[in-house]
Amino acid sequence: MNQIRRDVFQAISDPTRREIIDLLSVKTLNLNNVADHFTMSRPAVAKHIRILTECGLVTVRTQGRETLCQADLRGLKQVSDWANSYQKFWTEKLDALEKFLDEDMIPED
Amino acid sequence: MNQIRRDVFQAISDPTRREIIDLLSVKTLNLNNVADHFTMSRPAVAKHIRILTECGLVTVRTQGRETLCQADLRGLKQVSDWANSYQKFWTEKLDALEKFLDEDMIPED
DNA sequence: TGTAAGTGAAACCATACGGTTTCCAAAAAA
DNA sequence: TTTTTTGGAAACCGTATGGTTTCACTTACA
Repeated sequence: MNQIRRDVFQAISDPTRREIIDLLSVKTLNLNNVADHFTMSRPAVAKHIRILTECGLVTVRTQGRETLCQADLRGLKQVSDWANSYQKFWTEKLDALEKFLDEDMIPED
Repeated sequence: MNQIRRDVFQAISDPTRREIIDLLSVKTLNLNNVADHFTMSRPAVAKHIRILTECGLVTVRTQGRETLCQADLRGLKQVSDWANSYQKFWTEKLDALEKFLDEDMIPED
């Protein structure tokens, strides 16, 4: 599993990883805790978690013999911002108005 | 390029496809118009566009000898909604509370 | 009519991806 | 001390991915 492109968009493209994100968004878990939610092997889950850590969505810290996995989903803001920049495509009815107001309405956090 | 998983998340995971999305969000273009923006070959771009059409983000219609590619980014709402469901992770206000609650929820086993 | 433009499709390629099994090491519990 | 829990690491595998080149077919135009 050599990775070259390792960004948030690629990280969330896998459904298993999105599920892991969801699990960890609720509660910090160790590796086995996470793996228990899946039918796949523990090493497979470990690899997914590693990918998530490589783009910063998950942080890991060792506590005794356990590897605690904690979500840090601030990186998803990038995804939200990107998708929202095309919001006019699903906000119907306001199309013309949206276009007109677009310059002034971009929420610059 | 046989595709099995073909959903929006996977479609937007490739930077080239996000760039194509951006191009088409501004203006409908034919295949060569799109390919002119990239250094890769036209067939490569055509494959990316096909992936985008397979998840509904781009629609294609033939006009004479041209293949017009038009963005239909309503499917990105799914991405926006998903990312926004974790919005608390980058909303500063609740940060401290979140961390506090999380610390108490670490499984001890 | 001949030729250029625009594209689809096929064959091919290297490597990334998602998964497995196996083995080993350290920490905790018996 | 022995055994169990937890997980890292390596080797391996089939397939998906992202790209290429080549060829053929329409459509438009001179």
